[in-house]
Amino acid sequence: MSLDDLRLSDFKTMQQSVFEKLREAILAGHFRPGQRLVERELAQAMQISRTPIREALRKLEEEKLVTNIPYRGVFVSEVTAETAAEVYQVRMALEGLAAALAAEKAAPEDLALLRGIMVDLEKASEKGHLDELIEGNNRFHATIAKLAGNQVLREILQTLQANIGLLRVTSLSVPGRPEATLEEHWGIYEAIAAQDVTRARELAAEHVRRAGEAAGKELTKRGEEG
Amino acid sequence: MSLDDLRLSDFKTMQQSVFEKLREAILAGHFRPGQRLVERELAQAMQISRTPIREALRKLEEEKLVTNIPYRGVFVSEVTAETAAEVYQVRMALEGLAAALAAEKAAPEDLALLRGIMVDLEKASEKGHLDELIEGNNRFHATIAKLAGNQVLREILQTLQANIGLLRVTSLSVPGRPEATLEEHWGIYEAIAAQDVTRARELAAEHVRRAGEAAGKELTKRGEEG
DNA sequence: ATCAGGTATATTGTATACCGAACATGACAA
DNA sequence: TTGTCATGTTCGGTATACAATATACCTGAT
Repeated sequence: MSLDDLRLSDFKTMQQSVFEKLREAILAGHFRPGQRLVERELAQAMQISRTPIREALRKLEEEKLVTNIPYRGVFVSEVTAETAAEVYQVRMALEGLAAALAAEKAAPEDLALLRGIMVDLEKASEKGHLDELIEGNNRFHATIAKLAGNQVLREILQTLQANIGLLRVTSLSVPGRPEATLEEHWGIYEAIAAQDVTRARELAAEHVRRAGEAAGKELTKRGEEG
Repeated sequence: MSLDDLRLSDFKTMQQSVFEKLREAILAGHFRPGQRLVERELAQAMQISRTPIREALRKLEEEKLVTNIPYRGVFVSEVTAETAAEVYQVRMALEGLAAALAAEKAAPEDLALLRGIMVDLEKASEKGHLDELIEGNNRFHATIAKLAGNQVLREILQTLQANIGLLRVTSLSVPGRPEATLEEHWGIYEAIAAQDVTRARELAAEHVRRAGEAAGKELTKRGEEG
């Protein structure tokens, strides 16, 4: 072990806390896409000055969770259907890569972890709890990304996930999609467990493709309604 | 022509200019990895206040071009060999995707553009100009990313390119690598021109894999020397 | 009623001054 | 070598002010 490994480095600055709080709030849907975020209001609400607020907003801007228009303000980003499609296209490649890498390194305890998530997902599916389904779904993918052991890949996937999260549209709302998702997840799990790299990649990519298709359907539907 | 087309919308705020200037300076190697960037010095050098400097630094931080350590300062990021390997792994998947998409949409004028870049590259190769080789190389990949027609993909590739650019190590320094690169590029070009999606993907991925291998070799070599 | 033009107001972008906290450094002692 | 202390530097954050810009409203002319 190298000495560099015990460096502790970071604790929390205001700016970091604000960044995380806002990020969380946006992703939780507490702020809606298109909504304006006024610096003074945020500052007053958090009982701090404008400076750390602005710095946090700049970081969110770089992450594309908000959009800044000079002298007008920052707004929660509005993701278009086109962008969503692009994100799914990229995710196909990257989730495929993640699953392939996970299959390569699959350790027994990792598999147990993944299996545990799947069990939870099945329960949620039986009960029909959409929130739990979404949560479990995210955990499944996040876990694979983690098992892949590639930090760069993991962070990119997180960012992409956050971006489509802005849509507040889930493919799981499409009839039959929760069941199909379960099945596809099991397939990916099996491939990883069998250390079948190629199949893991293919199944993961195909899974994302279908999810994207369903999300697209749901999107256009909401577009017609609302 | 619609009136909307002459909307100017964005002009430059200080913060944006600073962001771009710093980014450019870092990537050009004007600041070295590990070098500290002192807010006051930058502010004085640019004849502005600390405020826009700090905001620009936060954006660079989010892009991982600099690293901030609370109460110590921001430093130009130092990319490790491990991170570089991770980046190449992700790039394999994404350059593959980009080439595949480019192959799908290949229009005659796009092919002419790519071919033009290749011609320049051959000239640079004959003359042995390393700088031009690097420049042309980047242009080749950037063009394919553009032809892919996926903005999300394009931006991610740009960021990844910037990150390994921090290494200031080029695979093209490895003996025989410039020639091999030319050959691989031609292969990718031919596949795109033939609209052979699968082959374009495979060749592009393989090309990145080899470049990464070469870069890794060059990295460890420099590690032993310096 | 419509629209050009002006005006008032709000918000952002930037500058400045200031403070405490954390860190770096070097001297010094044990 | 280790620990302690004093000192200076820089950062993180606050407060305030002001310029630039956007927005909404109002007015009067047509």
